[in-house]
Amino acid sequence: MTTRAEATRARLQSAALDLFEQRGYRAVTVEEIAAAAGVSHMTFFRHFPTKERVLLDDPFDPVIAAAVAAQPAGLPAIERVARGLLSLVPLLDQEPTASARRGIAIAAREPELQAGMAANTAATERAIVEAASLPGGEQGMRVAAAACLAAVTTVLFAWALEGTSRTIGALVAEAVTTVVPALADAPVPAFAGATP
Amino acid sequence: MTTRAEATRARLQSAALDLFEQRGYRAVTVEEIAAAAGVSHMTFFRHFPTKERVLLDDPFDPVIAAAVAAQPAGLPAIERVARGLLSLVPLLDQEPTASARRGIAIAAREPELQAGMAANTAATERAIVEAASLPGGEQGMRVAAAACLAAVTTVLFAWALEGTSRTIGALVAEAVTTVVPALADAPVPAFAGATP
DNA sequence: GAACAGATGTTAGTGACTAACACTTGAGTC
DNA sequence: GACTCAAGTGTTAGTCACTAACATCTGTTC
Repeated sequence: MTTRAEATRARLQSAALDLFEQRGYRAVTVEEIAAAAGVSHMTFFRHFPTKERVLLDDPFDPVIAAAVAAQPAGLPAIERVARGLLSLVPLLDQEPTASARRGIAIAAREPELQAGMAANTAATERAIVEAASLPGGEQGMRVAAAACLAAVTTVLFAWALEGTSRTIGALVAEAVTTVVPALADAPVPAFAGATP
Repeated sequence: MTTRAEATRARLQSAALDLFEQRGYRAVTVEEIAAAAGVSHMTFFRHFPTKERVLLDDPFDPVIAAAVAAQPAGLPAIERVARGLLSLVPLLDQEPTASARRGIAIAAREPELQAGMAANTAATERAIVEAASLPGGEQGMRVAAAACLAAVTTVLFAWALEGTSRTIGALVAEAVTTVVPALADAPVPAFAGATP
């Protein structure tokens, strides 16, 4: 069931993506996005708290957190996070990635939006720590999550910007094994959790 | 020699820090900072491009980049960055840290400022890649730099927020060895490069 | 068709940031 | 001391992201 609000939200997102690609993020005003979607600027801000959130909408947190939590608790934090991310690789390659790539490519070109992606990362980091950390081991898990997510973000930018034909999954795997080289040889079982 | 511009800039920074601590970053306007420093808001923007940059001023990039570049080029990227950061630990504990801690503590409490710190991190990342990467190995070095810097940023936040009595250096060492556990046992020679 | 709630519009702000232009201050020159 | 020149600063008038308060519309339910 698609409610009216969901339809408006989708129109806003689509219009924003088009306009950003045509003229750049900075040059497009919220007014223009709203007008292109046939609504007022107030309606824009009821659906997205800031201009940048129309582009950086990341519903993946719970999946990632669950994948990390599913790894053996006895491992060092960094390896646990790395293996959790690796287990998501097959799932990543199934997802529709065209619009995600458009959004990330725009973000990768604008420094202020890269800061916005960092906010996403911080949220994902919190989700991982809450889902997976052992009592007393929070700091280590937080550090490990931050490190791995930063690595993944880096390759996502490269993926969106360069004309790489490789899949997201392959690049994420490369990022993770850059951080934990030992995982390059040891295959990790795919994560069987629910899709978002 | 202290020029007039430098004095104004220092007054603005000092006034901003005081006001932010008293009433929170959001609640303080640029007008108020400028007034407290005895100048107009335009003068503020001539010294700092944005409100957040008055707080997040990070001159450490070249030192970090040099420390990483000084590590053996044959190592895996992640280990090279990690060892570079570890070599800076003694230097970190020498630096005056009081005002740095004040600034980071304010940033750690405000999500929008954490995004700003991410911008700093991105700049440091570029500096590392440019100084240290081998031809063809850029992507791996970029990923490694992002991962290690994110780990360090995480402990810096913890350091500034909690009443930890431990030194910055000790916490940075802990962050790095969380990312590369193998380095916990192998001591790394101190970096002898110039201070900023 | 009346009532009600969710969705949207209008209006009037605040505050970060920019551009253009005028003014002041200080160091060196004659 | 008046003169010059540039760096530093002020004034003014904007644009745009974002907020608050209140009015209106639209679809659903009874």
